[in-house]
Formats: sequence, structure tokens, C-alpha cells
Amino acid sequence: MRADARRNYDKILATARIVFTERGTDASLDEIAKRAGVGPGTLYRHFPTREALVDALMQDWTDRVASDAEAAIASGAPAPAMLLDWFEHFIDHITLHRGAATKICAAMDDPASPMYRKCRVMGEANRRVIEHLDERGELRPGVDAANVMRLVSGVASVADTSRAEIEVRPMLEVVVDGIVRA
Amino acid sequence: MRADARRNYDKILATARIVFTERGTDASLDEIAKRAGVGPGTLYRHFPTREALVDALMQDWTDRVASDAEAAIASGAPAPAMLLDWFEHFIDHITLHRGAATKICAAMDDPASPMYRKCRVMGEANRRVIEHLDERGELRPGVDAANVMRLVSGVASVADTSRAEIEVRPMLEVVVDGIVRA
DNA sequence: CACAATACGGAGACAGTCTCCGTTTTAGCA
DNA sequence: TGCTAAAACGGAGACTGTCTCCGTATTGTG
Repeated sequence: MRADARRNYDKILATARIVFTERGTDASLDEIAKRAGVGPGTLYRHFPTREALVDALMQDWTDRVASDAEAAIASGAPAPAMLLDWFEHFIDHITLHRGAATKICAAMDDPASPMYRKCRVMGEANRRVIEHLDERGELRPGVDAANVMRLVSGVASVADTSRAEIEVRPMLEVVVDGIVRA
Repeated sequence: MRADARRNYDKILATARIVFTERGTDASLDEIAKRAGVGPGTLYRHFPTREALVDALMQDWTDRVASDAEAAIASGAPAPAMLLDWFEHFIDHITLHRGAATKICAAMDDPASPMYRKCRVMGEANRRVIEHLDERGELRPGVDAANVMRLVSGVASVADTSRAEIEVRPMLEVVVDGIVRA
């Protein structure tokens, strides 16, 4: 990659991070280009779709999500506490920008999406937490990790979509009660 | 309302029902106008926003949702079966068109939305089912109906958003397990 | 330093939203 | 029925956002 290309790539990303935070993931891409001081052509060459740009912004999530999962497991807390902690971290990650959670829900089961690989990493992290607890015998029989992830993403999506400030905690508590052994 | 106005109103609604089903709730409003044989001005006069149009299409949901809730209660089934049945009906209603569930999630806690009143009716129906079961002593203490509705809407939203065909049943089972008395 | 390869960026085609306002239709009334 | 004010129509067009094409500029390598 040429030096000027790299420069613009980084500039666009930094600007996108700001604009998406200000205005949500539906913000105008041309505006991002303008504020980054590049032409729209440049933006679209680096990021052919909005999704590709959002995806690039999530670069470092992947690692953090995985390490959050490991930390939760390592804590050795009882199932309910461990799950709540893990779920809240999970939701924090996928609601970084308004509208992000919904996009991730869409990408989760769509192998064609550029975000799909990251969703798989998140799914993997989640699976590890669930399986760990399952091995400790603290979950109901038949709990499916993919299913749990969808459910938690749904909670994130509601919170993300809603105009009002929604408390996710009470919803997560229901989910937790629904999967830990009675 | 003048006769020609009524005629156009109905025509637009009928066309919107078709187009939204074909293309989802993001379809072009001008296209709906064109296919309905009216000018865009006419469409926007009757339905100032997309949301107002979607809302008008949901006209008859309200009644059906309420009667579904009554039917569920009248069935006298045990809590898990009654809830599953009710939740599935609920989700059927709010996923009538692709993208509808997400719009409803947004409207649910936004009194300014034209859909807000309908959401309240749905919320009321849900509350009745939950409270009925609570009175029968079959729910865990502290279950909050509004919270349950958000959770179930989240499930609907995930299923609606996802490219793949998601089974809602397993998710609903988790929710049910999370609210019925252990 | 020359020159190919690479990248830039903005003009503009296209699509969707929404409004304004001159024209047409309707309904009530003489 | 014929007239008229009020109501409604509808389409031209302003505006905004997406995305592409291609002439121009920048880079880095021999």
C-alpha cells in the first residue's frame, strides 16, 4: 500500500469513528469523506460499502471480545454472575455506535457480509463461556450457544434501536434465568 | 373526507401493502405513489412520513393482538405453553413485513411516534397475559411485563433482520424458562 | 530523474424524499 | 341543474445521499 493511500485510509477511519459516534451508522459517507479531506471516490475505493467501513472500525473488537470471554471464565464466578458480566461486555461491544447492533444481527447469519468473520469470532468467544459453564454442570440441558448469542444480540438491538434509554440488565437477567440450571 | 380523497387513501394503502411485502418497509414511497396511480404529493399529504404509512397498514393488528391475548388466557393452558403460544402470535404480528419489527421496537418507547398508541395496545395485551399468570402464581417474582415485551420484540427483531431463516422458538423457550417459576 | 503504476478527487449520473403551487374535482347551495 | 368555495390532486423540481468515471497528481523504483 502506497504511503498516501495509507494516510487517507487512516484519516477516513478516524473521521468515520467520530461521525458515526455523532450521528450513528447512517451518517452520510460523502460527509465523512469531506470532513476527512478526501474525495468521495477515495472513500469508496477504500471502503466499497458502508458495511466495509463499519467493519473496519470494529477491527480491535475481535481481540477485546475474546479476552473479555477469557476473563469471565477465569473469574470463576457462579454461572449467573459470570453470564451477566459476559453479556454486558458483549452488548457494550456491539452497541459502540447507534445502529451497529442491528447491522451485526444482520451479518451474524450472512456469510456474504464482510462482518461475518468478526461475528464468528464473537460467536466463538460466547461459545467458550457457555460450554465452560455447561461442563461445570450449571446450565440447563440443551442450551445452544448460537441461540444464546442471538438472544443477547436481540437485547442489544432493542436497546440500540429504542429512542429511550433502555436498561438491558433486567432483560439479561431473564435470559440468564432461562439458561442456568433451575 | 371527500370521496376522491378516500379513494386515493385506500388505493395507496392497498398498493403499499403489496410493495412492502415485495420489497420490505424500505421500499420507495414514490414508487408506491406511482403504482397506486397518484402523485407523490398525494401520498405525502395522506401519510406525512413512512412511519405513518406503516402504521396505517397495521390498523387491524390492534384488535387481533388483543383477541389473541384473550384466547391465550382463556385456553387455561399451563404457563409455558400459554406463553409460547402468545409470544409466537405476538411475533407473527410484528413481523408482517420485513423491517417492521425493528420499526416497532423503535416506536415502543417513543411517545412521539405515530405507532406508539398501537404499541401501547400490544403492551396492554401482553400485560394481561403476564398478570394473569402471575396471579396464578406461576411466574417468578418480579417479572415485569414491559421488560418481557421488549425481550420478545428483540427476538422478533433478530429474526426479522437476519438474512437467514431464524427459528424463534428456541429463543422463546429460553425467555419462557426465564420467567416461569422454577 | 524518468516513467509506469498507483491513487486521488470532483463532476455528475442516478435514486429517493419531500414541497410548492397551479390545476382539477367535489359537494353544498341557490 | 349550474355556480362557487373549499378540498384535493399531481407533477415539476429542490434537495440530499450514493456511487462511478476518468483526467490529473503522486509515488517509488530502476
